Amino acid sequence: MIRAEAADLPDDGALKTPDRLSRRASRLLSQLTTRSDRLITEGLALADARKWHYAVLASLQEHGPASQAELSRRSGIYRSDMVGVLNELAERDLVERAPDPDDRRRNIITISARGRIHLRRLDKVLDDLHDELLAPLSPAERDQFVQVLTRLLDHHTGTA
Amino acid sequence: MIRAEAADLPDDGALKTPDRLSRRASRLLSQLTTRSDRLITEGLALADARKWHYAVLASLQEHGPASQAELSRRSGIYRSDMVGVLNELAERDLVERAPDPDDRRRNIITISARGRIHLRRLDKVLDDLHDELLAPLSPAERDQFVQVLTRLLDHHTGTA
DNA sequence: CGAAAACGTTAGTGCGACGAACGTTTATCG
DNA sequence: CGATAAACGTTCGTCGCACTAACGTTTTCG
Repeated sequence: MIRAEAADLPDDGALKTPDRLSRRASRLLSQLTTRSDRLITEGLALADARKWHYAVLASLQEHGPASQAELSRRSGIYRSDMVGVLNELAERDLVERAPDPDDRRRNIITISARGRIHLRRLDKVLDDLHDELLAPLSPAERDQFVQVLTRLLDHHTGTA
Repeated sequence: MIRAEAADLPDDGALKTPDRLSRRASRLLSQLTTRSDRLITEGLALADARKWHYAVLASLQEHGPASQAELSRRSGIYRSDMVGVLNELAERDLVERAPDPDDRRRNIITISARGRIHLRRLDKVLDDLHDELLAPLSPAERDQFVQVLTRLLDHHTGTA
């Protein structure tokens, strides 16, 4: 698809962002993700939480207790970073970290009662934040958007 | 040894990732952007380029020569980072950096003939990379996806 | 004229994704 | 059985990116 590329004519106007640039999905993705991440991070900070906290707590509630390594696989957080996350969660008594009697290499991480409560709160916070994030989209469009993202992500995680 | 890295990453789809987690648009966005960024970065590296190179070159070609500060505004790159980008581009003779005689604070950045050629190459590379990035989507879906991203991004840049 | 602003530049911060390596414990296999 | 490999939790370090602060120079403006 060859378009006529007008070389260098000084158009006028205010802020000129190149069209080719602003149409690139990769660029749109990273720009939007930057905003999204900031939105989420700041929103969660008001609830004394980070994105990772939610990921771990949600995983624990949905699939039950697990070792750190398994949590790492479930949530996509590197196990080197999982240590710190669990420290923070344990400090707040949101999870319990106990050695596995059947396999003394592992710790068994369990969500606590407080953790469950906290998770519910985070879920609400995230609902609101996503409402803001996806504000311009209708409910149907939001679903579709999520589905497209999922398809794309699946495609790139399955393929090495 | 061989699977040393595979041990760190979720490598199959049979893993239990919490549903609530994988439905969050913010999470999908950041995960997908991570993959996308890596794809683009590695692809461009094969052409001895970085994302920012493309942004600057495209801006120069579309809107003509500009000062570093204006390039910064056009492309969203911070002017502190623009310095290094232009150094790299100038090293490769893709742009020319000359002091502005009318305003001795500024440099006037101009794309060179080699820069134009390089830009065409990068455009092709990026086309291919986006083909891979958006592989699961039909042409119509790709357009729609880009449009949705644009709407979302506009919403979050216009609103302070 | 003097203060404020814009410019290019250097240095540095914070964070997230990721890798290397170590000691410990468990699994595997000849 | 014993040796070797693997998995686990942990610590430390790297790299890239978004972003801020500050400084010297030049231009603009009240």
